[in-house]
This record gives sequence, structure tokens and C-alpha cells, in this order.
Amino acid sequence: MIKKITVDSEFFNPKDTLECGQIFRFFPAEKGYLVLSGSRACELINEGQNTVIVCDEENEQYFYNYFDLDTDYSGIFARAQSSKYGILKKASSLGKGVRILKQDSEEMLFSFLISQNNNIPRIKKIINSLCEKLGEKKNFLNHEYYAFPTASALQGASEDLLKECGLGYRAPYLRILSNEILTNNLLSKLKDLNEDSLKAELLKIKGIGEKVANCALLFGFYKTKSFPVDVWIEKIYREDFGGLLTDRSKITAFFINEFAFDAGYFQQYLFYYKRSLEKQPQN
DNA sequence: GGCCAGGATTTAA
DNA sequence: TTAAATCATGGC
Repeated sequence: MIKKITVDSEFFNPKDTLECGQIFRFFPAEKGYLVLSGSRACELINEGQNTVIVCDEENEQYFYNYFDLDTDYSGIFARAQSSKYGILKKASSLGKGVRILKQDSEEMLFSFLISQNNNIPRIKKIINSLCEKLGEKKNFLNHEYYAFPTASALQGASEDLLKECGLGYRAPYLRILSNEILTNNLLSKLKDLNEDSLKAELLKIKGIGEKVANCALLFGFYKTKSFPVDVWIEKIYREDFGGLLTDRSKITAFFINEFAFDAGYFQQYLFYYKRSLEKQPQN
């Protein structure tokens, strides 16, 4: 049985939400997009005033939560609009339809582990390649897709297979992380932690530093008091906030101090804005 | 052909 | 404690 969830599109635009850099597994479809999370799939379609989520009945609650439908984004948007920083007004106007997705924690850990020193098109390519080689084949409506690989599938993959996916020097990081997940039950340990101790635990994982930890906090564990700083954010910090700090962890601290629990949302507005102005046309 | 990408680890100073 | 060097890979 197929279900449809219909939501007002003012604060939920599929393009804004999917293309703001938080998710790597989505594909244009005949109408809207095919969106994948773990082993599940849905379609996300804009119909003027409405945004429609189409999914199997058994996944209805999952995607309701996934798209963060219980959070009212009008307040977040209003605070961005009334900010003393003009750039935040512009950025939030452009990205008014952005929502922070509640993605699968394990998938996000692996995904952002792959993201380091990498660009978004290639990150997508690597992850899709991993899914095709190691994920379970599934079907939804007329779509054929692959689930995100399980930790044991990733752990069991040969070095050669991982390199074929384009992982390069990151391949060992994935193996170490999947081993932690399987032997130490890492995910259930992480789920109960508050943001400070969670961040400390994330930083112990090989291949996860300050930036990736912040991404994992925000996109994998929904801690909105986090603020990933990459080259785009550093650029906007320098050019539009007049910032002078160069140490990225200090830049993170600056923004968290400014925006507190809005930091993660505002970061996405800013990242999406800056990148949409300057990104190369083929993406 | 050198530079860059949702950087982190290792090694040197 | 901070500063470089190094790590695959593909697009420009």
C-alpha cells in the first residue's frame, strides 16, 4: 500500500532540502526526486503550494520523522531574517525551503567519513558505487535501487573492492569504523549521549576530525548546536562576516556562540547560499 | 599539469 | 603546542 504525506511547501522545498549538501543519495525522477535512506525509499515531489512524500505505508512514520515534520521552521526562518547579519537574511530567503533531515546515523557516519578532502559530486559517486556493490537490491514503485551497505558488508569487503569504488586512502577508515560498530555496538552507545560527549566520542573514531564530527552531529544525530566549517563556510565567514579567525574550530565556536541551537540550521542556509552562487555548472 | 574538494593523521619543529 | 607533509581520486 502506497501512502502520501502532503505538507505546505513554504518551509519544505524538495530542491532546497536535497541540494543543500546534507544528503548524498537522491536522484531526479519523472516527477520530483527519488530519496534513499538506509534501505528505504520515497519520492519527494513539489506540487506548487504543497510538497508530497510518497512511500510505502510501513515507512510512513519513518519518513514523517526523516523530513522533520514535527519541527516548525517558521520560527527558525524568522530569526534568520531578523539577524544583524545581512548575509543571513539573503541566505535564508534563498534557502527558505531547507529542512535538516533526520538521516540514518550509521549511514551518515560512513558518508561523512568519505566526505573528507573530497567534493560533493565525487562523494555521491563513491557512495552510490558502494551501495551498488555491497547493498541489497530493492524496488520501490518503478524504481530499482540499492540499500546502503550494512556494517558487516562493509567490513567484509576486500580492499580492492573498496578501492574500485574510489575510496582511495579512506578505505581503511571504513573498515575500522564498521569493526567498531559490529564488535563494540558503537551506534547504540552514541545514541544516548548529549552533544558534548557525543562529539568527544566521534573524535575518537579514526578519520573523523573536527569538521566531520560536526557534520555527523548535525546530520546524523540532529544536534543543531553544531556548525561544520569547510572551505565554503570559511569563505563566507571571511567575505560576508568580516571574520579574521583562521582556525576552523575557533570559527565553529564563534558561530555556535552567535547562534546557539539555530547554528546548524543557519549553517545550512549559508552553505547552500554560498555554494549556489559559485558552484560549477555541471553539478 | 598543478590546484582543489563538506580534512585528518602523522611527523617535525 | 602549532606547522607542514602526506594521503587517492577526478574534474578543471
